[in-house]
Amino acid sequence: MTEDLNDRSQNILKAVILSYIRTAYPVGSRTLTKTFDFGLSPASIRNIMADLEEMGYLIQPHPSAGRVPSEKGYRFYVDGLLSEADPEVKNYDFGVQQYSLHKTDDVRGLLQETSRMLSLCSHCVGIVLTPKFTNMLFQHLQFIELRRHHILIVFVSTEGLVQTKIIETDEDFAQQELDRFSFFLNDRFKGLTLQEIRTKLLDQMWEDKESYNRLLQMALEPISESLIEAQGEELYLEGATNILEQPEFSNVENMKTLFRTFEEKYNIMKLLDKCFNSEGVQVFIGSENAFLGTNECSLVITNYKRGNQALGALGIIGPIRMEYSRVIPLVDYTARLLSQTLAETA
Amino acid sequence: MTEDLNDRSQNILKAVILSYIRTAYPVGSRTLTKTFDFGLSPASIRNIMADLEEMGYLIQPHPSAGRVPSEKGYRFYVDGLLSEADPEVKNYDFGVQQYSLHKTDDVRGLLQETSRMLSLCSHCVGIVLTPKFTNMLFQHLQFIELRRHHILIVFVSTEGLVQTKIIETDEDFAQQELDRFSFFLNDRFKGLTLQEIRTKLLDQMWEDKESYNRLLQMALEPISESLIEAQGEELYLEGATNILEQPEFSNVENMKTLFRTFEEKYNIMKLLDKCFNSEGVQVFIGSENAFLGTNECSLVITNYKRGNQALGALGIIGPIRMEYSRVIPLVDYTARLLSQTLAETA
DNA sequence: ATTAGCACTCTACTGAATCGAGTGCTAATC
DNA sequence: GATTAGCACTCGATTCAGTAGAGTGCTAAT
Repeated sequence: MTEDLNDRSQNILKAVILSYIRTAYPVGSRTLTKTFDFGLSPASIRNIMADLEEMGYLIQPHPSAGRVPSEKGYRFYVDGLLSEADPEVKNYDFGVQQYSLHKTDDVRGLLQETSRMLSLCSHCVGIVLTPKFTNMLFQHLQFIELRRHHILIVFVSTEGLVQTKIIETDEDFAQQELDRFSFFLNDRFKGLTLQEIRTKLLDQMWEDKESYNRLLQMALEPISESLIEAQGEELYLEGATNILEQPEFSNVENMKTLFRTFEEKYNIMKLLDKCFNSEGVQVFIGSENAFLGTNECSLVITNYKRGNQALGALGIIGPIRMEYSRVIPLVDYTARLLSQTLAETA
Repeated sequence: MTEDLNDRSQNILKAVILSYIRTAYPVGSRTLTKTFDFGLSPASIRNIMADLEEMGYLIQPHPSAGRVPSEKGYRFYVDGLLSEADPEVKNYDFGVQQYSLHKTDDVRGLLQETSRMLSLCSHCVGIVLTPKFTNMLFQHLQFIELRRHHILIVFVSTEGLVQTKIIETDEDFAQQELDRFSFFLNDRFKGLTLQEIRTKLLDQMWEDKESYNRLLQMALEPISESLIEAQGEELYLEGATNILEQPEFSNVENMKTLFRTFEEKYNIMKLLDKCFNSEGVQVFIGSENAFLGTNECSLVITNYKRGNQALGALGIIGPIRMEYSRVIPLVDYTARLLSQTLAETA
């Protein structure tokens, strides 16, 4: 950023990062000359590494140890990967072939399967967020009378995601009345987003003062609620134990805070929101994500879509020291695969 | 079992267990005389403890350490608690008052809340299994046509638990036809268990050869599936991180295997099945449950009911060294509370 | 039957010594 | 001027002996 690095420095920085990602041990000048061939002696490498440290790309855990990449260092490396992206990285065999996503009517199962696949291929934690309610297109809405004052509302999105909710009403409705109403809604609203439905319902309520008002009101309430509270959004998180294999979490205290984070899924969901308005894979390194930072974690996420409309998000959480060059294309690929599979299902 | 213990030995055994549960340190004869008053000297206690060890109730981790209860020791202690059960144990304030279960139409939310409550009150892992399909009474069954060849089946139990499933059919059905069929099913089957419904459906298929056969077939299939595969049963597991506070899991390796167990919920679900046919709270100590044994864990479980019919199971998983005297009544109380709350909801 | 006393055992902890990996600096070399 | 060889130095990790402390078992006295 501030200073530009010449090619040689860049190569050495990359080499340090690769070596550290592989071994998790601080990298010394001698080790570097052994595993890579720069045509330079350890002493020269030392000088360059000292420069890189001064510029903030590397860190020395203690005076007599090798060097470890700083977040700035990782950022430099990852930005390189993201911009060149496909050329050198595309051919990575990230093992996704062994697992595949099946067309299915069980969308939740599919999403869970996806997060499992992510976790298996990356050896990190796979996360998948269910489609945002605001962005789903509705295929079917149905009202079913269960018993006095209790009505079951069933929403089905075009993707085939089913959401149910029982609501309590002040008045009673005959099932016939509800059926007519269900029919009316499906007739008008098929293929709209919840947001659009809400607007239309409000319009309708002015137009049609009497007959349907109570029913419209009834439909409106849970819809508005969903829009505001993001109710019904779920996070599938698989492979949490994978991360225990990483040496940075042999420290029990680190592990505890991390697992607490996993248990509080809400924070992760908020974090995933960040990637709704941006294209492509996004990487958040260490403290770049406010609350995972303390946990020495990075986040690689992107969104999956219907056409151009982002539906939900997916990605992985792993140690900062993760194989970005493998994981980034994996996340990218998985998102495309899921988008495609969902389109088939619908 | 084999030898009977006199009162004095019993008291000392209990004292050792209580002390160990509190401190997690091996208990020595001197410590014992300090915290309890037996009117005996350390030397006498030593003799008795040596006897208890010989009988297998206590274990010495190494020759110069204090003693630790064996599984047999815990078993003796817990059996005592379970038989005397209410008298001495009933008044424990296990902190459940601070949390309460609310009548709600969101049954899954209620179950999750219950497991969270269990985990908070016990500082262990709270588990709740959704009602078994076989035992639920059905309140409503509805078939909704989503699109060609795709029908959404909605089941609602008397407890208000909603289950949906999309199935693919070979033929098309008019929604009207489906509605008539839904009505027919609700008329006949309200208040029956799935098992009963299945039998009735099979009967019906012989009686009424033509018109409904295809529809009956369609209804039968997912029901049979649910019965066989226990599909749709879910396990809510909360507070996994609580267990990390226990000193026995400062060993990283132990923790890993335990968390893997948690991630494989299926095994725990199978374990919970054990308590369906027995009354009251059941305690499985250490290796008594085949697969949690290696993890130094105990299981305290019971079932919740509708009337006399067991619906689902709940309980806690904790370290062998857990406060049984607090946890057993807690689990008992929570099960009653949940049963009651579910009855209100329905 | 109980207990005081004593010798003994074993773990956990402490501090010194050593090893090794790695650095920075300086002077020599290409 | 850039590169490198050589060297002194630093610091973490490991090892090892020594010590303190908790607890036991046994024996003899009460």
